[in-house]
Amino acid sequence: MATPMVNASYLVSDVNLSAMSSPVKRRPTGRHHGDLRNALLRAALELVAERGPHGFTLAEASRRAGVSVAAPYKHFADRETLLAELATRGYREQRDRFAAAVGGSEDPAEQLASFASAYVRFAAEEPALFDITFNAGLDKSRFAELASAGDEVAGLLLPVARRLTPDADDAFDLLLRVAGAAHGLAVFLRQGLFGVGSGALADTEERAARTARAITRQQDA
Amino acid sequence: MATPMVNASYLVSDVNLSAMSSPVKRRPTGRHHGDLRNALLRAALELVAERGPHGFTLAEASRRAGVSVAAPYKHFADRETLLAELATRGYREQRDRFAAAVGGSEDPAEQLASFASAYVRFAAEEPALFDITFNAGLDKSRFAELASAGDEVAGLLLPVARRLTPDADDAFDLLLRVAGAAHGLAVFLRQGLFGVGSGALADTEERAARTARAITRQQDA
DNA sequence: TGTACATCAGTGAACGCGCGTTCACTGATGTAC
DNA sequence: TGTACATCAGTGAACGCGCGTTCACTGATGTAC
Repeated sequence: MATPMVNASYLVSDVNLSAMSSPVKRRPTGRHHGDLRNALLRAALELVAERGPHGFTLAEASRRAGVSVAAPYKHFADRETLLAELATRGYREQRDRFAAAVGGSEDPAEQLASFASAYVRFAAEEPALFDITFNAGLDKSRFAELASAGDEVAGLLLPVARRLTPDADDAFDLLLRVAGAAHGLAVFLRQGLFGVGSGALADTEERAARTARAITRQQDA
Repeated sequence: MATPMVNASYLVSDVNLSAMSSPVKRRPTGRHHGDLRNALLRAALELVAERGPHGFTLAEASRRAGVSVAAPYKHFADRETLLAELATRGYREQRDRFAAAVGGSEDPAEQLASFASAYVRFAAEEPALFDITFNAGLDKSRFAELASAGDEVAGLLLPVARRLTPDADDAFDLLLRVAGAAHGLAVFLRQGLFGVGSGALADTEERAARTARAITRQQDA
């Protein structure tokens, strides 16, 4: 099995997250390691990609980052907190991708089709973030930032659905049906049921978009 | 969270599985426990329902069955073998449910809609079996019976899809799109996104059936 | 019916393992003077 | 520029825990005679 590439722009800079704690001047580079915090996040992402959220351990992430098992506790309160930070970044990545997808059209039906396609692409290109946001079982009441990052994704998409169905409940239902269909197709793609490689990804994006159109068309009728 | 009921007809009798090893007369009841084998399977199912497939441990299942941690090894080669047996039963339960669903109509489009509905119902009523068949990550090459039980499910549904699209690849693709949509809706339902209770289940069954119809209708066009 | 024996389901203790987390520590670095 | 000091990121050892699995064992039961 090929290890997914982790280019991960959301790991290069964490300006948004640390803006409050270091107001103006950049933190000096760490004493020994340089950037252990991000190295741990990267290692965690790798681990989740290989073994799923439950297969992630602080011990193994520390090993991969080349530090002792106690080192992560200088940067994260505990194991869950590190996972929650990745999940938050996952939702933000979704928000950015879905915003771009929705921005490509004026027609709300096509916007939802693009969203469905982007959903599949996100799951395929960032399997670890996908798994963390959906299967990590994090307690959102413990991580306020995580909860609000998730809400932002819904907040971005609901207005699109409401242009097709003004009633808020109906719009939410429509959105969930489109997202649900995309979700299932994404999971099946990742299990290899649609084949492997970039052709399979493109085909499944198209499947998701077509299904989204079929759902919205049915909504009109 | 309410613990799902485990009425579990597939646990009451394992005639099919043990038919070969005990040809005619019933095995005498076990020495100490009576029916530890099934008690362990039931406890495992409970555990998976509460914690997911990765949260299942032989030690905890033993505790719940009231025996020592070594006892399960008289009935199962190892932890994975017990899980694989549950997964096999999960596929057989799916086969039975989907066969019944498909049997209710002559129209292939309606058969697929009924299948989609039954898929959602299965996920809601047997969450543990659903999780084991999809998320346990069992090695099918190690468990031949598991692999063939899974193949039986596909073998039941593919002919239905072929009545809509004779080409085998197209039919497989159509079936996966319907199943994928149902899968996503089922996952969302279980996460509580469609609300809770039997009303939410009935509504989501209807969502899945409608989406299936929308997909097959699009296929015709 | 009675007895000796074979069977084997379940026991209890033990093993090695990897985990999350804590703790006193150390030593490289930034800074105040 | 030089020096003394405070900071704090990372160390290494240790803890208690629960796990999967193994092992010699025991004692209730079924069966052969």
